[in-house]
Parts: sequence; C-alpha cells; structure tokens
Amino acid sequence: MTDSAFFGHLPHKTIERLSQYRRALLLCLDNGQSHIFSHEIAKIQHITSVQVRRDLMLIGYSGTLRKGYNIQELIDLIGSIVDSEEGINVAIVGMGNLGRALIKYISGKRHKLTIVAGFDSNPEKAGTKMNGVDCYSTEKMDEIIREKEIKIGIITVPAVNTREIAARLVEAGIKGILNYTPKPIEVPDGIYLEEYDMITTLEKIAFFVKVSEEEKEPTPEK
Amino acid sequence: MTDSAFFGHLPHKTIERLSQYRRALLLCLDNGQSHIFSHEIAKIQHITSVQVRRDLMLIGYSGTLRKGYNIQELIDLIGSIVDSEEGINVAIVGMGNLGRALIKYISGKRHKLTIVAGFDSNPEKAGTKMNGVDCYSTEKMDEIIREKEIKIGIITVPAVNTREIAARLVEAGIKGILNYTPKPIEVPDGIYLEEYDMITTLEKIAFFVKVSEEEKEPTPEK
DNA sequence: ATTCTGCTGTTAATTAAATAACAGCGCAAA
DNA sequence: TTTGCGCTGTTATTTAATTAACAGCAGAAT
Repeated sequence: MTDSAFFGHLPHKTIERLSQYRRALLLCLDNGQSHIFSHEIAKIQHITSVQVRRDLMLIGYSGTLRKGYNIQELIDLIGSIVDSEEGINVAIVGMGNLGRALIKYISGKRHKLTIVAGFDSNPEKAGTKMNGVDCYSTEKMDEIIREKEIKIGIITVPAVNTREIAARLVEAGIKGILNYTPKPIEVPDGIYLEEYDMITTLEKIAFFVKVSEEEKEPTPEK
Repeated sequence: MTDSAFFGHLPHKTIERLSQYRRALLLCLDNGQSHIFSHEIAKIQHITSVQVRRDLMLIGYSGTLRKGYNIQELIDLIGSIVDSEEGINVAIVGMGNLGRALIKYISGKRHKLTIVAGFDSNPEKAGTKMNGVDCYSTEKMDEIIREKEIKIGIITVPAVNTREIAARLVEAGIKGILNYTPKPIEVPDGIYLEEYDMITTLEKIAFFVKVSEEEKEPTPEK
C-alpha cells in the first residue's frame, strides 16, 4: 500500500499537468498505442520533454529505455495519485448556460468525480434533470449537500449572489469551491478555493496581442 | 504620450492581476469610494498588500501617503496599459452553452473588447442573434474574420473539431486564441494561445481536497 | 515639539517553477 | 566487438514570482 499522502507535496503545476497527461494518454490508448515517449507527451502539451520526465520522476514512475512509458500503467498511477479512492461528489450552483455547459462537459468523463446535483434559484428548474443530473431549488442546497455528501461546489450564479452562495456552501460543509463568477470570495482555512474569471483571461490575451502588434511597428527612433 | 510598448515586459501574472484590480476598483467606484489602500485591494484578491504595491510600482503609479490610491486614476492607468486603444474584435466559435455563456458574460463589460461574431456549424443558428451578437455558419468564418478584422477567437466547439477550427482561425489571420476545449492545439509563432480546461481545474481541486482530508486522519504510526 | 502610527515605495531574500546539462544504458549498425 | 544513437532519470542552473525587510514620510496623539 502506497502512502498516498506523500504526494501531498507535489507542486501545484505538476498536479495540473498530471491531469492533462492522463487525458492525453487516454486518447492514445484509444488509438491502440501501448507505449509513449516523453517527447511525445511533451509535444501534445506544448512543453518540453524534460518537464514531462521531471514530473514523472516526482511521482516515482519509471519508463523503459528506448521504449518509453507504458500508457496503461501511467494512467493507473496518475489515477492513484490524483483521484480519491471513494470518489468525490460535486454540485453545480447556477443552472444557466455555464452550469449546463459544465454538466455536459464533465459528466461521465471521470468516474471518480460525479456531479450529483445542480441548484438554481428558478423554481421551475427544480425537479427537472439536466443531462442526467437532478436539479433542486437553491433553498434545498444545505440539505442536499449533507445528504449526498457533496464535497465540491462549482459556482456559476450571477455575480451579485456569489458571496451568499459561497457562504452557504461553506456552511453546509463543502471542502472545495470553484468560483466561475467575476466576484472574488473569501473562505475559511481548510477549504480549497479556486477562482477563474473569463474576462481576465481574455484581457490578458488582448494585451499580448496588442503588445506583439506594437512590437512589429517601426520603432519610433532610439 | 507614454511609450506603452514599454509595458510589454510586465510579468504575465502582473497583467492578470491588473485586470482583476480594475474590476475590483470599478465596483468600489460604484460604491462611491474615491481612494483605496493597497491592503484593501489585497484583501479582495486574496493576496498580500506587498504584491499589490509591487504591481503598481511596475506600472509606475504612485498613491498618496495615508490616503491610498486614487481609484479613478488607477482604473484609467490600467486601461491605458492593458486595453488596446482602437479596441479589439473577438469571435466565438461554437454557440453551445459555453459559447452563449461567454457572450452573456463578456458582452458590454469592456468597451475595448467586443464580441462581433459567433460561429456555429448548425445552419439553423446562422442569421440569428444571441444577446446582440450576430451568428454565422462556420463556413463563413474566414470571410467574416477578415471583414470584421477579428483578432481573437474563442473556441468552444466539441473537442473533435478543435484542431480544424484552430487551423482555420490561424489561416484567417487571427492573432490570439482562447481554447476552452480539452484538446490541446498547436499554433505558429506570433499567435498567442491560452488553453483552459475545466476538468483539469476540477481534478486539481479534488486532489487538494483529498490530500487535506488524508492529512487530518490519524497518521498511521511513525 | 516630539513621539507614534500606518501607509507607501523599493530593494533584498526566498521560494517555486522551468530549463539546461549530463551520466547511463541498451539496442542497432557496422 | 565497438561505435553511435536515442532515450531515460537526476542533478545543477537559471529564471520567474512571491515574500520579507526596511527607509521615509505625513498626519494624529501626547
């Protein structure tokens, strides 16, 4: 039995990449490939092969010289590190376009991550199913989260409600929050929070596009 | 006239934070606030006040001692750095839930970033409007992109089509791509690419939730 | 006055992440 | 054989990002 807690000190970026490697590897497996070289993985992820080998070193996996890494083994190992053995239940709060997109996108892709509930303040949506996920009124959030032992909440509600929803998720005992709202929230220690804002990303791209255009223009004298 | 190209060497993370600061500042302005301290901004963004002051130092902005930073001035300065003076046109490829969510979310929020077209392979969507944005058939992508001088493309199509769409965006002369598909793409030099995958983010959260739970359990002997 | 306090702006130190460098090995070619 | 080559695994170096440390100042408290 491996002491999986050992992996708690992996760099955050490595965790992200492991998840990405796995997805790429699953595709390769579907193509009938059985082994893969570090530089092949690297190519797919736009990184260097050193980075890949270094990450694999950190999780203690060894490939075969001149043959590369056994894809199935690597997938399993990554799973044993990033997945929770018993699986983790997830809820989405806000059944708007983004919430629905997430359900379609995530459901069924990872058998250790299950979206078990969607919440929406619109009472008409309560009682319906969206891509196999039961929807409930936001009022029942607390109850359902405890009942279904939901550990992670994804917030996709309008910005004005973000704070309130976050507070209620915390109150209900959630352990991780993914906030897709432009409104930053605060959570107590011990709750893992990740925030992602699409406008920030877009503005960043716009900035670098702008800069690269400016650099191309004839530099105005010394 | 400031030599805005100077700011081309700002750290990527600083650019992201500037965008976030601005959003927070706009809210403060709405609340009637006129000045703000570095530690107040920091609180909102869950970072330290040193980080904030350092970022502002990098863009050459000075606050007033014991009074903080002039919110309006700072918003304007950040705008002059991250925004493109003439504005930048954006297209969304894939009018599914995610594409629609993005339109609702972004449209009108930044007057220097305009979503001017949506594309979808479903011919029924062509000719319609979504939240004020014209939709076109994917076939017309090349034509419309040139015609409207679209610089940035956001890909929200099903994974299988990602590569083809990306290639066509590049071909049409796009300068920046935001890929929300789980399929990594490759682009030539000079095109700024940003990829974001929701499952990776969710798996990362799941990992840290798992790790923190394990750490809480009674450590199995020495 | 003068001491204290709380904030800014900047430099220095630390930490995290990515990259480079290279030793080792086993197949493949000659 | 032996030489070369291509790949792994690891350590060393570099670069990027964050955090710590502190000098300086202006107003408030005494």
